[in-house]
Amino acid sequence: MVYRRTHQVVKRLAARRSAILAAARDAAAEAGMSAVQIAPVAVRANVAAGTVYRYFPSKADLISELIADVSRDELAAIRRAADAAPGPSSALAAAVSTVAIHVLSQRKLAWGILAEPVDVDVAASRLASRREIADEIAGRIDAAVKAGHLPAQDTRLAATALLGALHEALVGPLAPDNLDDPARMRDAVQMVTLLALRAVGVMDARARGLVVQAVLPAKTLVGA
Amino acid sequence: MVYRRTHQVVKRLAARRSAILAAARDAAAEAGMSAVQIAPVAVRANVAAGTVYRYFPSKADLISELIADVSRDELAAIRRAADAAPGPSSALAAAVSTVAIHVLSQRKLAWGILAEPVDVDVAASRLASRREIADEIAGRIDAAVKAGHLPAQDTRLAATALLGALHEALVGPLAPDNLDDPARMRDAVQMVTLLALRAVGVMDARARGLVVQAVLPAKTLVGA
DNA sequence: CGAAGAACTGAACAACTATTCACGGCGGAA
DNA sequence: TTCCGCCGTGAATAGTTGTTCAGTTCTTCG
Repeated sequence: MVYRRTHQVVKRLAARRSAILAAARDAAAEAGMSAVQIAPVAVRANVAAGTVYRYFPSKADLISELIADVSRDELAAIRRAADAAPGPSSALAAAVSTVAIHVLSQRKLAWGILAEPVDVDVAASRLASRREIADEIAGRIDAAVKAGHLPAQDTRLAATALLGALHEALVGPLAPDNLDDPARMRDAVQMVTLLALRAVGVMDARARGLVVQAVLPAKTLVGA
Repeated sequence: MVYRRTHQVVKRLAARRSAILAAARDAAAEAGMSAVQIAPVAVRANVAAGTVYRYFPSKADLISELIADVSRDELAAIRRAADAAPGPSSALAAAVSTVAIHVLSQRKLAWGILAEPVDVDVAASRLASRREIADEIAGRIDAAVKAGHLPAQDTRLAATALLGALHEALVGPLAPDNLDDPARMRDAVQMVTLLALRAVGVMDARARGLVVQAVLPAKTLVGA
């Protein structure tokens, strides 16, 4: 054989793949998932439409990978924030407000990843990512219950409900529209976190303390 | 002029219009909003595709009207349930569990109306309907706050969050999958309602009483 | 430098659906 | 009964996008 993949070529291929994914992510962040179309993404990535198919078997695969990527980042941030907390209740508070903050800093993207209509083929990927995050939250609720801070409950259901509340209140179509202002954003995060903590049974006085504790350190994650 | 719309004709036209809307509703209830396509809906309604356009200027208009219809029914049910309650807190509980029950009895339809991807042109209609329901819930929260049963809070945000929690926990992709069983369904409604009431600050002991009170009468609304 | 093969291109293709419209037929008035 | 015009039809049209592929360019190595 007269041709062999040189290290340099491998690197270029990987870079191109990343560029395509990044282009897809940018498109989604700017105009939602429906803007992630092969031709526009290809243009953004400085590539021909056909080239996209050398890296991803289909559009569904591209989007699935995009969702998985974003969710992986999200999950990592949640874990980092929660693990840094002093106890199970603050860990839960930290997890919740981390989600709130992330979702608010990238509203369009979050909407696309979470809720925007997509092809049936990506539903599975989206579902899996979502379940991972829900399970993480459920685990944190569970820990708080076991520690005696919360009443016994169906933690999976509770976690799902919490995420639904966060998403709807912060990025759904009914969300207030001036959440780009940092002050309002902080208020919204606090209110929603408080709501979420109360929902699972955190007592009010304790909740206030937890919310403040959780939001401040989590803020540093915005840029992550 | 040699032609004039007789009363009989007017009635037939109205019936046909309803038939088309009903066909659309059935399609949505069976297979989601994406199944609401002109040709299949026309077949269901025993009408030709072109005829649909004699009654609705475009598919977006058809879907908008469908959403408005369903939401109107929903809003009426919520009001009925809440107005029948003895006080503001039970009214809120009744409203919340009514939404939960309705949504559960027509999961596919609810998903389509609430969250499934739709054309941009219907987003406005969906948003308006949704806002009406959110405002109704917000009003009920407000009443409970004014009565001193709940702490002061941003009621719009709280209402939005509550609806998000309900929807996600009951009809979203992460919802448990055996909610067709009446017993499990009742359990789910109770748990979600409890979660929602706690979120806005109802104290636990009182919440349990409210939940039981609210769910029982609301059940009779399922068939409405 | 030249051959071999991989990567890339972008125009053409295909599938899906909303929408149109020329025509057939029915309903109402005289 | 007869004529006019609205109602209904459904095949054809049109727009949108994912996907393919024959041809071109680039990379590697003898």
